[in-house]
Amino acid sequence: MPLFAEVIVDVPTMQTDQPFTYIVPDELLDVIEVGMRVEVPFGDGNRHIQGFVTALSQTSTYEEKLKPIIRMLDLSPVLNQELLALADYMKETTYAFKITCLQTMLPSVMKAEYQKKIVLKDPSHPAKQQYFLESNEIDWQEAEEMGILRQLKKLREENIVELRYVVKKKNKVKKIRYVNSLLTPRNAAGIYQEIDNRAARQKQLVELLENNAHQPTAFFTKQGISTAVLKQGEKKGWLSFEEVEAYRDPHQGKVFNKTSALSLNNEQQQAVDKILAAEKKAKDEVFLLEGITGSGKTEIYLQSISTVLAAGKTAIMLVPEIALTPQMVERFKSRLGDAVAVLHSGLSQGERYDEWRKIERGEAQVVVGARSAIFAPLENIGIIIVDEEHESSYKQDEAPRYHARDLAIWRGKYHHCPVVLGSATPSLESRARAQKDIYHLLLLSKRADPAANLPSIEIVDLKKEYERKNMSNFSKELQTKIADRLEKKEQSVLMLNRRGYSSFVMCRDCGYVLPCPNCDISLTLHMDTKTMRCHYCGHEEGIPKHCPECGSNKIRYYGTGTQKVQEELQELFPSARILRMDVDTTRRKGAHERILQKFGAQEADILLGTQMIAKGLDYPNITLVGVLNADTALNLPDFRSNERTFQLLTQVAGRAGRAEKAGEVIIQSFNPDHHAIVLAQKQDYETFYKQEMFLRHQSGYSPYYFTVKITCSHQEEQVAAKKMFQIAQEVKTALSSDSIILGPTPASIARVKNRYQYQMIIKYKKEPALSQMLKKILDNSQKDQRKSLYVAIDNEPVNFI
DNA sequence: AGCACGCCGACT
DNA sequence: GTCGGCGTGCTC
Repeated sequence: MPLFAEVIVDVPTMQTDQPFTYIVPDELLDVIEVGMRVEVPFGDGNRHIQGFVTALSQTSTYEEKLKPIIRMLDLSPVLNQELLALADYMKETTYAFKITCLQTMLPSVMKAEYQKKIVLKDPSHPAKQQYFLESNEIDWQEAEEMGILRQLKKLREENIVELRYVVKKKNKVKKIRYVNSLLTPRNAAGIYQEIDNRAARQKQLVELLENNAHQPTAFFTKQGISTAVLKQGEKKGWLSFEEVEAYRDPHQGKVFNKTSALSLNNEQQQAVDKILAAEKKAKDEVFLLEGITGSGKTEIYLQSISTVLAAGKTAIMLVPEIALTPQMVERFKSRLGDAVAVLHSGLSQGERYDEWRKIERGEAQVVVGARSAIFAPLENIGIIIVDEEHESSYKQDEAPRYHARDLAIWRGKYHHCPVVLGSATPSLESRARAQKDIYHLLLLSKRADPAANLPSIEIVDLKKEYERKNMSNFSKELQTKIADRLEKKEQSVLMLNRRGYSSFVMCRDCGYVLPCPNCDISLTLHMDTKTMRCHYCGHEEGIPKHCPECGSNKIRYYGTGTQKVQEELQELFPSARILRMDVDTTRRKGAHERILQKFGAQEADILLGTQMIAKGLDYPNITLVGVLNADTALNLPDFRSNERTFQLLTQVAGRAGRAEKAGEVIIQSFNPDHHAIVLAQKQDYETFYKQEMFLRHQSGYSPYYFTVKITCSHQEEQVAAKKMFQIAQEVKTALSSDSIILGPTPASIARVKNRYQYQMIIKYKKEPALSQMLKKILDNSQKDQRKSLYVAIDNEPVNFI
């Protein structure tokens, strides 16, 4: 009986975004499984591509056209039924191609690479001498470089050569050779006698084999036994070789001191009890754990996970990428031991694949990682935690535009397990759901360490500072406090808020600002590489010495970079030891870790950095936190500006006074009366929530309205705009009167990578037909892709700018 | 995506 | 006449 396989092919286009049916060849009949990757022929010629088997069936509607699968690319499924179903959900909610969803769930090394080759059909043909030499095939790229493509194309028309496409597998498993001893103490003695007296190494080998049953070959070579001697041993039947998979463990050799659970206060205990009660009853409840900084959320996570593990289940813990610090990893590894696998962007592709394999084989029960860790192939999940749930990095800003928090809730439902969303400053969306009892609210109002007090926070009005002719980045108050900390040998953390801010080069005579030639944005100065760089397309050029516009040499660096601030700070406090942490100083692998370690070891007095210092810093000697510019982000044209500012300030203020020493925070701002700043000063999330909700209600934004962003882009502004208006027209007529359309407008950066961007936003409360309509819009834009006119849909965008 | 097919204008 | 440009349709 023939068997058919439904395959999603690796061709990310609208037309091919559907399963294709293939015949399962006889040799694969009893081994092929749903969720495996396969190599299949597709289209004319010898084109082979990768695909995912999504279903197997005994019947097919049109047998005459079917081709067989060429080979399996996996020995066991790489995606289980749950993850395949999750891919369906992702496709529905993000409007991405199915193949893109599937590939996103796996480590990048499992994505196929294709090799194009030219093969000589008849080796006796004179073309062999001319182009092929030894072998009967050459790489397409090689042929291109040699400039013989034209000739080969002719030969192809004469049917002398053909094209072949092959799928390259990248997911190589790293293996280590082991030596297994086949000797028993009894026969070892006999063998020892038989060895030729001249063969000292062989005698040594037998001795070693007696006491070492299973060792890597390196163990023997280190002691002077060459691989030749080992081969002899194998021949004589003393030992056998074994290839064992080696994980590239980035934490290898590190010793984690086992720690035990801390005692919980009342609030913490209640939270743990409620979460575990849901787990025990296998209820897919979502908890919003709202706790001020330092209230011990992590301890709640750890204890909940421990209990879940003890019950034989597994756990996922998501953290924002920047919070995935070595300190955080250490805390989890030292408590939960080898059960923890860590997935973060610092891993190489190979390391990431190894961690994934470890999880897949059931060798890790806890997965800690950033956004994509939500796809961890765990079975029997007992709890999913999303820490800092308000962080916008949980939303992927390229296709598939998924939000890890939504997928966490989906997986929680699937496994009938609790999902915990934790934050000191929850997103308004989540907090509003807790208000409506969709989520269960758990409040932590006290710091976990009873000796620690909330820091006192002071706002400094920079306008007044300017009136006093203090044009520096440091107000008098802040300067005094820093001096005081230096005196007392305590540490200070200073944050320069870089959001909505950049350092650029401007001519002081004519005001000319160096623009990017490809994007409508000014170039940013990078002192580390001494270049001007575009953040959007990566364009790079030298720092100009003269203004290209007027020729003046008064073209200078403007804006405030951390480097400039560091210089100013050093001038103010010549003896202070300052560490700087920003994109420039943390570019290299492990740099982030080194800076924090230095600061933790009291090797510096002041840590100066960008937003990245706001998270995870937990040192007892920090008693002063200064925010140099609190409000640069407030002016951004994004309805979440207030929320982001409030979150950042609350977060960074929490870095001070984590232990018994009292902490102080200075916030410098031009808008000292803005509610985001005043309420951050009071550390009053609940009031901020209420006020901000009122504003959202007034202006008709999330969580009162759902939003969808549609973007059109093309090299010519006219084309992008025309298409956008055409779509807007179509949408307008179909929407109900309660829905609101913003735009179309040029995107705030109207041109990126030489492509003009137009966008529109749909705000709606109830629009059952919208999803269908959006799919139709995408469908209709199929032919536009040919003209490289792209239409993109972002469901619930997190960035409006 | 990558290929074939077909239509049209610009050339040996 | 035919070579090669691009718009269109199709891939199990």
